[in-house]
Amino acid sequence: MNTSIDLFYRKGFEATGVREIAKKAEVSPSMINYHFGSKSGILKEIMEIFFSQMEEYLFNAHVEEKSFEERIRTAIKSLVYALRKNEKMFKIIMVQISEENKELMDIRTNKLKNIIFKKIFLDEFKGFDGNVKYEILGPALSGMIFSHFLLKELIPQLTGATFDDDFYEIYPDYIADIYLYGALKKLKE
Amino acid sequence: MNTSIDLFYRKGFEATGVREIAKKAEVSPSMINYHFGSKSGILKEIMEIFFSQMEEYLFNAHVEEKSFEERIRTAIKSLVYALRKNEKMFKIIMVQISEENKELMDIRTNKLKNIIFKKIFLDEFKGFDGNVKYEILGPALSGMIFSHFLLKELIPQLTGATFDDDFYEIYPDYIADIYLYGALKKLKE
DNA sequence: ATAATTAAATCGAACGTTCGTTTTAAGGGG
DNA sequence: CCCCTTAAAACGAACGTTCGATTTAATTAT
Repeated sequence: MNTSIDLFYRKGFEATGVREIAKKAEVSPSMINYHFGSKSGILKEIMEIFFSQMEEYLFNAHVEEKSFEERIRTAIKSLVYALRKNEKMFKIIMVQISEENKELMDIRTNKLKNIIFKKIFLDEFKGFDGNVKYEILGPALSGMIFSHFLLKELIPQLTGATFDDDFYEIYPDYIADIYLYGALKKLKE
Repeated sequence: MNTSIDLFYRKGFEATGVREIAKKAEVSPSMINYHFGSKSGILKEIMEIFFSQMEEYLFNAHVEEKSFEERIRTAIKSLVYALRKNEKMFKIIMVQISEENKELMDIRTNKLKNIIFKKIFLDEFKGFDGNVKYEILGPALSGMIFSHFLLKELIPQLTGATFDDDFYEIYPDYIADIYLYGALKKLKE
């Protein structure tokens, strides 16, 4: 599994061969089909592990009884934390599942909806009026965070930033500040 | 080219075969190597077309002599417009280039830096003080927009949104509002 | 103007390789 | 005895690429 995740993350799912995984994991190629059924069986397993991990992480963030701002801040913090713990699997799942594979596509859509979007974004926005465009407000927030992990290899080369522990110490609150009060306020500080 | 872009977008670069492209484009497979040199030659060509298109679109947005807010709004508007015109190529380039292919990786990094980030994001933030975290502020904005196009197939299934002309009429300014003044202001409107 | 020559474009077949998967036979370990 | 694992071989299918031959278009020579 770990070898697969590494290779799928670096090279992509289709570009990674079963023999390559087996060799790097120091097992026989037959073992992969024995345990996972097929190559995409690995992908399916990765999805199950990822989403169960996400569910676990996000469930611990109790969001019921706080103000909107606190709920958003908590949601961002726990989402960043959870994604960081599973960033390779996240990118694989978001980017490496072909539209041809209906089964995995459906699983992904449902899990994303029920675990991440429902728990994190829909619940947060409850209690506001109807003319607010949640279909922009939600993805705008998740987009900031998602793209950070999807393009993680790229950003340092473009901006010179380094993503160490210190960075992630301030990152969630910084994102929350931007999202809640805007970049202008940040720039004038 | 168009067939390749369609297939790479839908199925991914590695999952798409040369024969498949040739068949759909109604040419012989050898023509692909004759004209593009190799399969990744198509990818290289896609990159060149995409970035020259982007350069053209973004160059028309004169950003020098306006206020910061106006510059950001113009930048968002032209970026959304340009990406929408080339959304398939954009996703292919951001997601389908393997880390193993150093040549294409380097081209992409340089072009992204010089065309998109330099022109759109670095120039906008000039004139502010040093303790502002541009490495978060920049990617936060581009992330909102990038992820919209990277996850375009996914969002409607999660939120029920439809991305038609009406949507893109309001989208850039809505994103600009969120980015500049925050979601709280939007929610209280 | 016509014939001859060259260059570019296209084709279908075939190349050798690698793919995911299955099968086989042979060992350990609880 | 039944999992788990191994190594090795084999499967058909698909892969990217190359080949010689053919057609088409443009250029030159007579």
